[in-house]
Amino acid sequence: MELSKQPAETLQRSISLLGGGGPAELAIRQAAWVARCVGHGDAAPFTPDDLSALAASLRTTTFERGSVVFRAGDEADGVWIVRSGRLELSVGAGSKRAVVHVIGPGAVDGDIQYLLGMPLPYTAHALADTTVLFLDGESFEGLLGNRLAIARRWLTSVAMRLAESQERIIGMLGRSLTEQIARILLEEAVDGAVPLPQRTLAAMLGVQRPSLNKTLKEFERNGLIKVRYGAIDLLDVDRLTEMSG
Amino acid sequence: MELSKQPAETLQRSISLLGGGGPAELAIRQAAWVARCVGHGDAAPFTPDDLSALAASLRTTTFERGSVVFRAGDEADGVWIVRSGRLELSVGAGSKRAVVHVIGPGAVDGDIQYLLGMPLPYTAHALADTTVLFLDGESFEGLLGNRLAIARRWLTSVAMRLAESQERIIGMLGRSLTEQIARILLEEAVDGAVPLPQRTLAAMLGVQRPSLNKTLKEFERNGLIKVRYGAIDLLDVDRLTEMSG
DNA sequence: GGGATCGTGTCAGTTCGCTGGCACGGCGGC
DNA sequence: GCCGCCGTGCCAGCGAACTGACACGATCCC
Repeated sequence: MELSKQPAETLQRSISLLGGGGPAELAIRQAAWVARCVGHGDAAPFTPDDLSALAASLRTTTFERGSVVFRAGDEADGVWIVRSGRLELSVGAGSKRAVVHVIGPGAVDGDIQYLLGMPLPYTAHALADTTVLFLDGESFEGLLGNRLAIARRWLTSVAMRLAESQERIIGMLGRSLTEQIARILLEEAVDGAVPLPQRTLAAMLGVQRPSLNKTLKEFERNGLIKVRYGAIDLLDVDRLTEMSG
Repeated sequence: MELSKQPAETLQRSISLLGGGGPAELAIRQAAWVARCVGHGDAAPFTPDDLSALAASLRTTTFERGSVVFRAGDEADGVWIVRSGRLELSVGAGSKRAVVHVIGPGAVDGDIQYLLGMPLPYTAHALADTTVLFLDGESFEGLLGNRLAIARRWLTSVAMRLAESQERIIGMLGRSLTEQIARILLEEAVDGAVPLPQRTLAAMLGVQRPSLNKTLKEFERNGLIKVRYGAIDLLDVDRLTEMSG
């Protein structure tokens, strides 16, 4: 299902149709985009030199909707950065399937497992046609080991993910299903709508779909949301926030 | 309840009763201990220079059992490292209390919130008399910004915590209470026993104590564990592992 | 336009955990 | 040695979520 795996130059050529500028400039633009995604720059701004080192190592890959980017148990051999589209990170299958996370543009993954030398704990499915930047392990290690700004910023990036993960644990412990559902709707909303089927939402909370559906219909009766095919519109964010505890 | 907050030299003097060697050497020994706790050294060994920079900034504080190290909502003004004892990180109170984590010697906390400039999301209670090393924010920032090895190792440390946190989420989603209990007993065991009251264990899983107690007694009837006052002995680790899914 | 696929809506029976309350027994302080 | 505190053990009634199944509607591919 993998459509292409090629040097960044190829992508840059296709981007150049939109943006203008030469390939080299566009490689830098790509790297600058990644730089904006990794941490924030208050503490450690990237130098142009950092950026070109990063640009030289990024490779672009495209995945069709439904295809697998990596599988649970695979060795992590580098870092993935979602450029466009969405990936579902999940464990198990059938009624035991649990969705750990749904990540979109700007999200970074695989670095943790690479750094720790552990296999990937979940499988990544593309929920839509998705473009992914890949930074191979050796280059990653080289950037971290030689460039302080990059190591410093990457630390912030991982810290943000840890804070988010802890917040999710706090949000799950001892909460009623209703509270958890209100919370996840707010978290997963993009432009006022949650573009996920109920089955996926249920798997993110570790509950069965009928339980989720029951609460969603109740929310809908109260005018909080509108349930559509494969998506949910949020109509009253304030009251949802209030309900999420 | 805070008993003392003083330069590291004071602690070193008390350590010297046990270990021998001058104060300066002992400050280094303290820092070396921290270095072993933060990440592991495969990728970035600490230089003696790194160690003395770290040693110069560590301050020792002691907390009595039951006292509060920091409260939810406090600004994180540095990094805590548990030297001995145990801290319970929890949110809420009464029947809504949720225990996010119980941390022991070698654990690092507060750095995430410091780096991200966010308030601490949980309160830390000392479960036993506890000694904590404190690294103030400015020194921490200075170490990260100037010393690549420290930034690199700290990245590994945070990565380990993120991997652990994700594993916990995976272990909670869609698992039966029995599986979750088997899992948490294995995770929290120290020397074949879990030194926590059932109330705390229940708060770590976000369930009520009677629900936990029922399953524990069932485990005990099957010879998996022995329930004691304020602690649980693990008798059959293999079968518990099997039950944890 | 027709069929396959996927997602939603719903149900009845069952299991499971919660509520809150009380009795008992270690453990520590006085 | 006594008392108070804290932790454990347990129960009955209730409510909530699970199981697994089925009907229907939307969407997509041919």
